[in-house]
Amino acid sequence: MTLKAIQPPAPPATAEAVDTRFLESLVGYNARRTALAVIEVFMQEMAQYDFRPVDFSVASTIAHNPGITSRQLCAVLGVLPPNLVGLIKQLEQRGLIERQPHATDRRATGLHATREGAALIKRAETTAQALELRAASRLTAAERKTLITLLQKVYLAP
Amino acid sequence: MTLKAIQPPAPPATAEAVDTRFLESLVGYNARRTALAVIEVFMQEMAQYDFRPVDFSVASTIAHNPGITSRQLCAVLGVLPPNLVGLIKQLEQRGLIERQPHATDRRATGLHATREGAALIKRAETTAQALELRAASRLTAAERKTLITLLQKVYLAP
DNA sequence: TATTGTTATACTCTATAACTATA
DNA sequence: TATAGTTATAGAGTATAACAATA
Repeated sequence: MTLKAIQPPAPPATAEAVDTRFLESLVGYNARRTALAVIEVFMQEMAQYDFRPVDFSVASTIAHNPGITSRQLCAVLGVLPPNLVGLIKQLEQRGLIERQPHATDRRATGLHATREGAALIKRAETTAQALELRAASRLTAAERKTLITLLQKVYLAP
Repeated sequence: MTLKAIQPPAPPATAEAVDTRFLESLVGYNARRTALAVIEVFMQEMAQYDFRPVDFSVASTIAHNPGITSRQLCAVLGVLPPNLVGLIKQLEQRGLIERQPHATDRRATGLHATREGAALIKRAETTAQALELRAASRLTAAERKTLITLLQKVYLAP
């Protein structure tokens, strides 16, 4: 069977007039576009701390949860264990975090922010919050709150 | 200078009680988590059509914009030209789209869905819409509309 | 000179298998 | 037997450089 195109004399889509209404009706498409847009700004700002998004989320979570294990970090951040090893190693080499023997489980290691790490993470978090307001500058504070609530309704477990 | 951890006798964070409140206050973090959650379901459902998310968005956009060029697709979907080549090639080999000489620019190629392609894409779109309602099942119709509006406010250019 | 489509290639991110030491 | 952490490696996704044909 030959596969003929439907519209031989098709209306040429000009660069400005591409119809993307269908994709824009999907939550997933819009969430992805938003994430990419926000994360792009985030990456630029976090570069001053030598943090990529994943480094920041790991470091921040350690700072807020002293003694957390690698396994817990993996579970909560959705990172696979082999991919976390290098991240932890780098943060440790930079002197931002420290490993300490786990209290009850000698297989595990408790992760802690150093004094210097905690200070840097605190500054990065302040930058992230300022940046957040800029990235979502087209939203009112109430809209921003609504947006986050709705997003969490979608991805948080039933 | 030695870098000492802040809390030697730190409260051990248990798996269930990891504090992620800071990350959850950021739009980017929540948008990313949502996108990943929705796209995971999307991938599973689209596998029956042999579509990954990017294949679906390319095919659907071609179907809705007969005669669109590769360059236009790249611009609107955020795909780099070298990475689009293989996608187009596969869709063409599957008989879902067809290349036709561009009306006015002999460098360019107009992309068109074939009759078979249009039918498959139509079915995939119907599946996507059904899936959409399931993925965002914790949202009312009004909330879903609000969510999409707010997301677009964030990522659409000023 | 600039743009479309293309090839080749590098880099990053993510995923899988398997090992060790402890539980 | 199962789990925490690790190594090595494979695969997918994304990025840059450079080219021929055409504008």
